[in-house]
Amino acid sequence: MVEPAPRGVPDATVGRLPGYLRALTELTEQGVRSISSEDLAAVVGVRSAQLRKDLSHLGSYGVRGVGYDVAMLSAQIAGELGLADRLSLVVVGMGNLGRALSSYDGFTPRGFEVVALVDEDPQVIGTVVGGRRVVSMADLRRSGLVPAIGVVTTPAHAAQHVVDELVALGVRSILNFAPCRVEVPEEVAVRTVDVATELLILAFHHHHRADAARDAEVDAG
Amino acid sequence: MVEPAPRGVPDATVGRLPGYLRALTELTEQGVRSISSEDLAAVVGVRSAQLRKDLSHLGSYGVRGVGYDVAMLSAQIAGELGLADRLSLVVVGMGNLGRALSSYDGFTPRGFEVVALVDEDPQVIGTVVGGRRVVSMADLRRSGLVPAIGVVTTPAHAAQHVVDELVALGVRSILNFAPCRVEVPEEVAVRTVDVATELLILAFHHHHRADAARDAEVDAG
DNA sequence: TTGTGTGAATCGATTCACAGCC
DNA sequence: GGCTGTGAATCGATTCACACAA
Repeated sequence: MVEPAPRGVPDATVGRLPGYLRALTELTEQGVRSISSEDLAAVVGVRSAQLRKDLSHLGSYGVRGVGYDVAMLSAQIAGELGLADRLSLVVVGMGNLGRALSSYDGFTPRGFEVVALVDEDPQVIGTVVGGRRVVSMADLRRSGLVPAIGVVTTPAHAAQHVVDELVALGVRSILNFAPCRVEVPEEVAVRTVDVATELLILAFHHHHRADAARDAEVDAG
Repeated sequence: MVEPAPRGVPDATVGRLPGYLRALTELTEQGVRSISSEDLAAVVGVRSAQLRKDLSHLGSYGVRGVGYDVAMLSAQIAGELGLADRLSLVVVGMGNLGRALSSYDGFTPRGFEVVALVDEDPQVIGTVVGGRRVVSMADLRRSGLVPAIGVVTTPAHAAQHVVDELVALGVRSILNFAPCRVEVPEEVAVRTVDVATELLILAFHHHHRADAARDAEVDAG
């Protein structure tokens, strides 16, 4: 019996695995068969020591003096991310963002599949978005379908309620686009993507560039 | 002369400031005038020691034995983020996501303003999205307008080129939604928001929940 | 000789715990 | 008495640097 990944891959490493996998996929398409940590790190934009340390957490095997086999490493990382089986998504909230995501055709080739669209507005339920009919949360519950991942694109005030309903349904992973924190039981994973937060962080840098420039002048004499 | 924020707020702290500001805004609306670090931390979902340490980097003043004045603290954080002046945005790429963002009406109340929409497709240029006419990058250049922040919602293969054009225009902050890394000069800030990456991180947790459950059983005897 | 895998060292961020102030 | 602000301790993540395998 093999011992693929010993235990406990650090969160920081997990956060970089998708980037590694994307780079490896591109390299495969370019016909690259083998690559060194130095070169792969350059493609991804990290340091080679970090890449090697990250891969060591997967118990991954490169070949000393040679590098990594691209196909082998891709398979290792894909396996670690659990991409053997396709993951089903439900998108809740058919506003601008929800409709945009529901119409996005990049999920299927990456191993994800939108299996349900939900909204609470009777005017919206029954309409078709991206070739799929929008249903109510009650309809979803009755269908018995339990998507792997719930994508929440409702306004902030509705997000917690929707998340509670998804968790009650059995959904254990949530991607939250609402600009608010949501509470979930310990066994549920949530990631929040908030455009407003990102813009405010950029605003900070914008605001402090002036300071940096002033410091640079002082440093220069 | 006052010494507001000494120098160098840690990145991790900057990343949490938007959350603090959002919580404080809600508290203001609820009529809360003053709050302790313990209570505010509970609202935001961090530890109180972390909140106090974060605020100490801003040179912020609470009152010992009392807590923080909500209005005062809001102003401090807003000032640190540079929200005194409104920040202008250009959205490049009028696909599903670009149109959704361009139609989003949540920017204005938060201090951001979409001032230009750009696409390269002649079929799209001249059309109206969210009440604003789409122009070409050349049109934007000729207008002399230099938005504070460039929001890139193009396909991955076009993102680097668009970013280069924005940087050449004088844009110094980029919010990149394309699923790829973009190279920029040192003085330009980039934040990448990638839905595919977020989904893969959730896939990891989904895949490893089984392991965790098995471990829990073992622990239980 | 080359480049991985990894202990050791470093760096940064979080948490603790309490002195100091209201 | 209660809560902030902050040094000290801890924890985790990054980087260094080199032994070792091919």
